[in-house]
Amino acid sequence: MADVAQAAGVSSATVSYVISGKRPVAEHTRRVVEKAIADLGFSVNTVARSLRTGRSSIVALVVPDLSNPFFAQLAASLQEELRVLGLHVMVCDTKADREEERAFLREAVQQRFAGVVITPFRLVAKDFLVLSEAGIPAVVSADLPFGDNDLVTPDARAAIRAALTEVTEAGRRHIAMVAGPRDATGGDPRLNLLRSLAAQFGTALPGRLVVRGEHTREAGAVGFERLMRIRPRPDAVFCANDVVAIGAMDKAEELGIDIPGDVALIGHDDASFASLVRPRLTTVRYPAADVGKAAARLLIERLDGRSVRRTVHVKAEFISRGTVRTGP
Amino acid sequence: MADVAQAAGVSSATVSYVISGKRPVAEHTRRVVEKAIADLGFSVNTVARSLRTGRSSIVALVVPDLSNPFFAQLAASLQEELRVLGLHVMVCDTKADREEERAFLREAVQQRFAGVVITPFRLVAKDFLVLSEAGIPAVVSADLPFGDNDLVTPDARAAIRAALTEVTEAGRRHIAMVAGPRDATGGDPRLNLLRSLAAQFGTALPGRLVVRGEHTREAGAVGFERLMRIRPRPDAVFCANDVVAIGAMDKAEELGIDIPGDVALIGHDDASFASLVRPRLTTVRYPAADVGKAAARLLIERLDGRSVRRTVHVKAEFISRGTVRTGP
DNA sequence: TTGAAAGCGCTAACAG
DNA sequence: CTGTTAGCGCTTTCAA
Repeated sequence: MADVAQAAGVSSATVSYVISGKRPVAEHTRRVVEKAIADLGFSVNTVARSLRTGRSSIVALVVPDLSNPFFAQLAASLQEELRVLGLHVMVCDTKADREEERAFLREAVQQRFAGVVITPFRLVAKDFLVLSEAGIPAVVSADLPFGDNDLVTPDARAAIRAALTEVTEAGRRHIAMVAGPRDATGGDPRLNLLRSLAAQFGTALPGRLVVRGEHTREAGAVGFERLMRIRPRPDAVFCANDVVAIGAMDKAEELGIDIPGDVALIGHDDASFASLVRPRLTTVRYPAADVGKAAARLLIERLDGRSVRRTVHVKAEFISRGTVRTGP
Repeated sequence: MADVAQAAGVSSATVSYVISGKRPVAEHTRRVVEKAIADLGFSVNTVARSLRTGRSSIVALVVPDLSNPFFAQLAASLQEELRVLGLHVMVCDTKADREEERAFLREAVQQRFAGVVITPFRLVAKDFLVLSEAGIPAVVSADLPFGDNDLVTPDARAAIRAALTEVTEAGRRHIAMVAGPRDATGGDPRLNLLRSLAAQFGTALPGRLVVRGEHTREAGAVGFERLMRIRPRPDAVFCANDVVAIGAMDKAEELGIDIPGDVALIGHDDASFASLVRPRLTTVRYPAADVGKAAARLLIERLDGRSVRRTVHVKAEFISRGTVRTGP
């Protein structure tokens, strides 16, 4: 920058101002400086800028599983939304490990990130203290509020109700669930929601019909198998997400169990492959792109100085395909 | 850091040295400093460190499509490999747009990134000048060498040969390809490789049997449809990657074309969903996790001072499933 | 409309 | 084994 200033015969302050536009610069001066910048191929050192301003232009996105297309799409969407403001996204895959989650939060403060967008998986509220102490805004994407952070959360009641309606109309009575791990953040709110809604349909969802595991294909297979040993055998299985549901389908095929003939299966998220498997997976769609957009908006507002907590609800939608009743 | 120094009654240099371990510190002093660090909840400001050392701890991973599970997995793998060295990965999705690709390279120099790992899609060699001028090491993941960068590249000859063998044995004679766009970096080397290998099988792959488009599901459908209008109709179709192959399968179903009965279909990469579709997609597997590992190794060596160009070949593997002949 | 200069927090000579 | 100190490249206040 000093080089540019010298070449243009101005002070480095002026160069800084033509770049940032934070103070008017005479037309002529500006042109001279811009020419010098081009001639020298100068580009600002953003780390010096960050040191000076105390804030970088990087936002961390912390997710439990980047190989889940839902999160990949969330990442793509968030990146696209923030890009126009000159903000960058650093994607952090924690593999659902609490220590990794905490490590990334620490990292965010060390790097003086502009903000973090996180889908907590095993974190607890006090793990967020490092962030708030450092004054780094966080927006949480989760089913339940989390500390006093901004929140993007699904509005899934209607969708789950629609799912239960279809399941019930298909004559299913023994509903079960392959839920997330017991120590997951919030204790798997999807289970609680399903349970309370099922009650309205006159169906209980007792603990013995809930099986728990990671959000992986393998865990889905294992969980489904355990469910299939219960008598009377469940005839409808809700899954924590689509990855888990795919695992359940693997196992059903292996066991010679017909879906949806013998057992109805309902996923969650509508990850890209949900419509690829056969039969196509009936699922509760939670639009990753919209979640990314909402998170970006919340974060930007926060960066602009808003100080009150906000929540954005993103509507989930029941997508009826072929795993509850024979369909498309 | 000055605070910690004061609290511990030492100089800030000493604090720096206990953190970095770059110079021995007396056992007692170290303990006192560590206590002060813990008490004050201090954590180093890595942006100041980066400014001072001239290099950040962030590596950019630039890919054309993060929603392609192949790249998502590459990202996860790279992140995992670099993490132990305290390096971080910033994922950049360019959506196959050259301007975006260039923008991210510029960004990498502004942010003084430690390095970049990139799968170029429309970039040309001279776009890399910004990086080399800034002295930022790049490792390229591509089918062909690219400038004088380190390279991770598939060794796919044997796999493609195996594919051609199976296709030929299945009695197919009219091979076609849905290739990438004409302006793609390297002009789609996968096409050239297939073409030269097909010749060894006595099969030509004339231009009229090659259709081009983006690496998307939609383009795969469109390309496949165009291919199906050619007479004599192709009876085996190779696709630029699995996403494209899925699009082809969509269209085949729509058109009532049986796969593999009427047309054999071969994908590329073995993205996670290749084994999910029915029939399961026969494909040329290119292991994303290994690519990530190789790229990490190359980058680390480069950071350690190696100055000669290196290439790592990652073996591709033919995975026979159900889209060439009836199979699993 | 522009310039001078302080200082962000750290690292790494250099000196003791 | 430890301390002093210059300076990385930028932004921004204060002064002109």
